[in-house]
Amino acid sequence: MARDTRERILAVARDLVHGASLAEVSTEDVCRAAGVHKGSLYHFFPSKEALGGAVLEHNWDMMRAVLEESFADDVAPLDRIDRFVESFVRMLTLMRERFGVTPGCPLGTLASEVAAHGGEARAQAGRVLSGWMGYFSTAISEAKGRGDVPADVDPGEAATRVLALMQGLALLAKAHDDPGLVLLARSDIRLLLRASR
Amino acid sequence: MARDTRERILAVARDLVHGASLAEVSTEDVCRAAGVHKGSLYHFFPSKEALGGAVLEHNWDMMRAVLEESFADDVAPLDRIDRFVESFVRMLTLMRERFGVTPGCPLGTLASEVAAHGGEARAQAGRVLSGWMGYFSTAISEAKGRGDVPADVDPGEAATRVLALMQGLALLAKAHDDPGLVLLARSDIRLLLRASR
DNA sequence: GAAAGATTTGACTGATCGGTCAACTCTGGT
DNA sequence: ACCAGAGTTGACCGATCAGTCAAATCTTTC
Repeated sequence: MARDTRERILAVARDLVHGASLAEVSTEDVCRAAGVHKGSLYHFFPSKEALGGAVLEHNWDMMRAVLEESFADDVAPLDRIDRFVESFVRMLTLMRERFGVTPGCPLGTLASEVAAHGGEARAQAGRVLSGWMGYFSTAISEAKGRGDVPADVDPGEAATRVLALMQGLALLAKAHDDPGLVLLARSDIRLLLRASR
Repeated sequence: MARDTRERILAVARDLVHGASLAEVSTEDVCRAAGVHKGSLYHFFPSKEALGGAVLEHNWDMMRAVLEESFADDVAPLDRIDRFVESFVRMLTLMRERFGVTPGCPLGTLASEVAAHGGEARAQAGRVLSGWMGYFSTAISEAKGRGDVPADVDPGEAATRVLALMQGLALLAKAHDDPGLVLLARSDIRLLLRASR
């Protein structure tokens, strides 16, 4: 019960927000689950919205760790994307076991919720989604360089398509409570990129 | 101020839910905007969740009208899908003008929210999404019959992919406040189906 | 060990939440 | 003219909401 209170609040908030929206989780829920009083929460976070932003940032850190690992250049660029999809599905499956329901995409769902509030929150959501897309974009660029993807493919636009596909599959996975649906992304992405391998 | 109170409540609720989640809209918001008292709302709807369900059903009716129109068989099957995408984008654009923000997909977003509550709501969400997918599925089947789509394409699975893509693009459109993003779906769908035309 | 700051407590506020209720008005049918 | 039931009112409930605050308690530093 020492200096890690902030982290504990954050971790608990993240757990509660999955499977529900931020709006459905109250600060009191968070405090109760974290074994902490309201004052402590507001000592570390100026508002509930700020807490939501911190959760998004935290999820982004986790996702970035997965991205860094998946996009290591020991395999061909497009295989890195496959590897990421698989890690992503593993993540969703783990969450499903922990929370009993399939969550939506930990970034996309939250981002689209806070984005609706406008202002700094929208900017943050944009930053996160762009950051994510960056990984796809560079991999696609590199694949182009190797001739795995046709030269007329625009990496930025293609990355948008890939990200959209994954978001949509994650949404359907949530609605059907079946994380495995997202695995469809692997073959779809090759088709989307008109990839030769 | 006569028999149409129920419809007015429904219409107002639908307007308020766009650009926000159902959880973010209170029954009092709805009543205030509809010029109606709480008792009236609860005269027509047994609970807030039921109101959410009715909004979803209402949106599904609207979407089905668009689907029926777009999927009329006066053009080739895959062209019907294009036509639907365009109508869908027009719908999003209109909403953006009305509400000042780009809404998410009126079906997908709501469906995934109510689905998290489990029970009848989840079943309803499933019904709606399956119903939607049915239109894609039949069109793809027909395209297969004409040889526009390879024989090894499974229409049901392909419809899932197409729907996922649209949902994802709609989510990104909301985050970026740009409905036009969804138009990317037209070319993507051809690629996804390995279509010859 | 004392001063200084970071952290934690727990009671509190005013607003708002979803939902209820008994009483009232309006309406169509006979 | 009367009735029955649909629709409406507006006050109300207990719970919960996000957020506040002064006082108490730890930690750190010197």
